[in-house]
Amino acid sequence: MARAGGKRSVETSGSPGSAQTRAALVEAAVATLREVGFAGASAREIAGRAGCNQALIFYHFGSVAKLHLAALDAVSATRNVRYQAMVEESENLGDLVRAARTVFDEDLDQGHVTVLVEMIAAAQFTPELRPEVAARIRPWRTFAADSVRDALAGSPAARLLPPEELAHAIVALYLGLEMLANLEGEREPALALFDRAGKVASLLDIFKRKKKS
Amino acid sequence: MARAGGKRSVETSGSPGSAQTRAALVEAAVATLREVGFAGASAREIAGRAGCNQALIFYHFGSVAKLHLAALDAVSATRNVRYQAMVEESENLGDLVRAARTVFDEDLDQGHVTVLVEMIAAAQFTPELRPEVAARIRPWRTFAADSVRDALAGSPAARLLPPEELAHAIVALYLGLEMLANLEGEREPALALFDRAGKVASLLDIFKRKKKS
DNA sequence: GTCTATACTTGGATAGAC
DNA sequence: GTCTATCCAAGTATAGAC
Repeated sequence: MARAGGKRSVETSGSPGSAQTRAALVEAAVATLREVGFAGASAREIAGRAGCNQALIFYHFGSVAKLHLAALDAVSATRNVRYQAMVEESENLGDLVRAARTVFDEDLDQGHVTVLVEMIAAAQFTPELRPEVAARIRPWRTFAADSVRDALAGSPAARLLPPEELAHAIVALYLGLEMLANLEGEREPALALFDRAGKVASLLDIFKRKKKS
Repeated sequence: MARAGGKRSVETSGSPGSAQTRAALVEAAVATLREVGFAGASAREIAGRAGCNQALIFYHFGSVAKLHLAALDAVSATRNVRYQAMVEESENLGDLVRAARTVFDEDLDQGHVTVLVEMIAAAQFTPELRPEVAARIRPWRTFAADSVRDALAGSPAARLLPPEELAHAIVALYLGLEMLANLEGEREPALALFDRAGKVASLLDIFKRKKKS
């Protein structure tokens, strides 16, 4: 899958260890963004973690910024499968919120969202980064909207809160909660919020069930 | 007020143009953080905007980071009076949400929240900055909690959503909406959300009125 | 208090050997 | 494809003249 064309900036035909070092660099870039943030994710720092030379970043990706974007793609991909699974295994809104709590906890542990937040904050003032990052964040909004639409189908709440609007709020809230949790070093307020939302969601589920029967 | 002691790092007694340049530097730091972000807010860049020399930053503040914090203090102060006024002039929840929409719009125009977001994102990985920024963000949570408690007093919603928890969500949401709005260059989704919240708030106000009569 | 000059460090990026 | 060596730009911070 990573071999299918169109993404590589230099090589065209597959080469020996090329794919390996590319992968190592991307993984190292993710780890670096997560652990020392965007400001600390320099070419030298990333290459050091990848165990290879700094110059290779420019050979393989053309610039550090492009490697940063590749890192963003990588976490987006893994998050995507996780979120997708989360939605599929949830039967009602209450399930979904409880699953989301678990995923949020995981994301915090593994620093996935930190990478997003760092990239978004940095993209704000990096002209060539902004549209790229925006394009990589947008799918989350549509994904959230689809999930919400699905989970809210037949619920009275759907009229009060259109899925698209609610989805936007959810994505923003998720990012904001992550920022605050990392800043304060405590995630309890955020988790309590998920618990609270879970209770409200369960209430909505009951209304929905009553309506159906 | 800015003359009251304890804040200056070098001077102890007041000096000629000192206070002026200090103020100019703080204002320039705010503008720089707003316009080119944390990464671009270097000593040279800020000094250039303040129309004075780079070395003065170290003389007056000791380090660039401390000037950044002073900038954060400055926007916090102005935002505080604005938010306070907003809460005081609102009679019910619906009023409050509508006022918040206006303030959000202003904040976006003038980039106040951008400064917060940049500092929060940067503080994540700057050990000496993190506790300082955290201490400056915390008041917003308590302020929001107080306002929500006040506005929700006597409303049936207060039992479903405790003020402290709701306040945390509001602060996180505010930051997240700001990030997304700046990233995408469009604030409509966020404003639509405020409008939606306004309608729900008005409903709650009606319930509350009914209960009272 | 403010400026000039400068020491020191780090980072992006390229050239060229292997 | 990978490494060494290097250039150049930009940043923090300090010393010392005014």
